[in-house]
Amino acid sequence: MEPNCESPIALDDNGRLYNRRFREHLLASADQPNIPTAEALAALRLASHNFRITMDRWLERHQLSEGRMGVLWRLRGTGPMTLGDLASALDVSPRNITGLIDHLERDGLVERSPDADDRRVTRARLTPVGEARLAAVRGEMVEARSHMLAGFNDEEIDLLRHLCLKLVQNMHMEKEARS
Amino acid sequence: MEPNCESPIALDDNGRLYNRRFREHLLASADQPNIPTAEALAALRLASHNFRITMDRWLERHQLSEGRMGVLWRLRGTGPMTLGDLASALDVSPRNITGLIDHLERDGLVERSPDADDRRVTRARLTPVGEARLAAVRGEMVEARSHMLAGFNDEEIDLLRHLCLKLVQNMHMEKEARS
DNA sequence: GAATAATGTTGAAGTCGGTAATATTGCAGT
DNA sequence: ACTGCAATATTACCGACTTCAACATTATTC
Repeated sequence: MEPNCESPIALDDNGRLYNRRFREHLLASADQPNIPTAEALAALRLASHNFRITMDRWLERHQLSEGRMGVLWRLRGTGPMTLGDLASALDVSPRNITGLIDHLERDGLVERSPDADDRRVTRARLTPVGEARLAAVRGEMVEARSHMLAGFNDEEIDLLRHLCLKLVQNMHMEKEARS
Repeated sequence: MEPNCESPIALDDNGRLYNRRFREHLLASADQPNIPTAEALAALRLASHNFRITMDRWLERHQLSEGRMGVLWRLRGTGPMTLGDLASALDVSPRNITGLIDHLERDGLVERSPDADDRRVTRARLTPVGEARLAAVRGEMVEARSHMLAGFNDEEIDLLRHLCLKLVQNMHMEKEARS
């Protein structure tokens, strides 16, 4: 629960941040040519982990979670959807969509309604309460975003987006190659 | 379970990747000056989510999980530790450390041993089996890393590390400010 | 010596992820 | 029309992680 105080992050000769202890650890080890990739992915792991923690803590103050927020965002962007489409859009199993919609419906943020054409499917749509909750969250998010990207210049913000999306593309390719 | 095919990632005028649908959505909305930060954090969110999925799928093929892997890494880097120190280093509650060490000890990867000086504390250390498991994982990790960073040049790899660590610093500051 | 704090463990509960089985419904072939 | 198959959503069950509250044991402090 205590802050992670043992991460010696410092600037290297190129004006870029690095983890001093991790780099020393790698230099003392075997495969030298892979050091930059090891450092980059360790940093990505750390950032991803911390990002998830802060997002979760931030969302739970609105009685939300990452999965439920994903559902709300998707419903807001796309409009009412069938549960199956939601599952494939969010890349989770149908079982989990049932649970997430159960929870959201219990909280009054989402409504289920049967489909007129195909009586197997059930559609989910935002309720006015859900839209209001989403609007409140989006209002606070502007401030949270600026805090998280404090000290980033325009170039760095664009590069962060670019590199993240490049990673996403690679991970998609790997997933398809493995299937 | 299906691949997330509705993410229209393309190159913009600056040769950087962006999500076309998301940008159009933002352009049609209100606060124009915050578009770059919104895009960057949406990309980070996506990358973080996919990274976690990929890591989990990869680790479970070694009968590991993110939390257990964190314990093993930490024990390997720092040597035998008390459970309390492990909890604060990994930023989880003592209850979770008990569970993680229970699981790892059941699998024979970690051993508990009482502390000689303070009989309240118990230390955890890697067993030879645990070190072997870790070595096997590290061997495969070299290949997985190169796949995930395929197409990244040296500059991009360094920038990815830099930006991730900068994000980590910001999130640490925000956490301390909130406490 | 007694009160207090620290350390680790336990149990209960909740969230989120997966698989497998099932009922219902649509669809295609005969 | 009937049969067989696929799709959809739900249920039940399990596993991992998290928190909270309570507890026993041990140090520390007054």
